Amino acid sequence: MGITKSSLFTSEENELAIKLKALGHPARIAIMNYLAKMNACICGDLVNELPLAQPTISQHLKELKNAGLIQGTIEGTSICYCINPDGFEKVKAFIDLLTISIQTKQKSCC
Amino acid sequence: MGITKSSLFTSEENELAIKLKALGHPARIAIMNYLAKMNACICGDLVNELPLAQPTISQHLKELKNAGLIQGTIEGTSICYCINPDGFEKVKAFIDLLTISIQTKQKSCC
DNA sequence: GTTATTAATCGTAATATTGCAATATATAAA
DNA sequence: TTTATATATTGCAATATTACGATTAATAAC
Repeated sequence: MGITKSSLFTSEENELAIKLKALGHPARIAIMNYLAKMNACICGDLVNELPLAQPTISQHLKELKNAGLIQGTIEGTSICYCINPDGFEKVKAFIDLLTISIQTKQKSCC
Repeated sequence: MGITKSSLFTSEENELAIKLKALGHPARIAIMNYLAKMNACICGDLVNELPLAQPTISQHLKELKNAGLIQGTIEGTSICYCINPDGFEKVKAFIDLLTISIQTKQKSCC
């Protein structure tokens, strides 16, 4: 199909999946890294930084925004984007949970 | 297209994207959570646990394994799966980098 | 108003993903 | 060797994603 049966999973699992899926593309990883480094940027900065066309980058920004991972504020004709700390919490919590689970084991089980 | 221009990004970004993309599906999040809780499991356990058919779960396990996030060991007729700590490190490092970047800012910039 | 500038949206082609029935494979038990 | 058990693979239909040219929208500068 190509359709994910969201209805069969918890909203917790679905929301987390949307965020992790949003992070699951090299361009969007590059955007997040750039934002982490520069603190904030506008779409045009990323057009200069990444080897993708402006509509493509705008689309990637939209996906990160929909996932709640970044936020944008209008500043004149441009829009200032930065990481949204709140949207990031659950991703961190999930990764930390898995990390703790790994650490509390003597060694890899199988 | 639907084709990600992997060649335009660093191998670091591409590898990380594969891992995060693998985590970006509710069924695979459920699998990882189950593995974190139970330490290890076989495909049949997940077939009982999740509302998906056996071939579908087998496919999700394959994707997690290809991403290096889990490993499987043959045990008789079944295969014992568990989280692969090594494959997890770079994901954690990326999330930690973003977290640190968030924390070192007074507040959200825009 | 006209003209730049910046970013979003639309439309579309190429490709990827998801899910499952059917089947294959591989080991264990009888 | 036959049968049962467990998982992987194949094939395919439905849907989603990616990328970009063309266009639109919205503000700023003149």
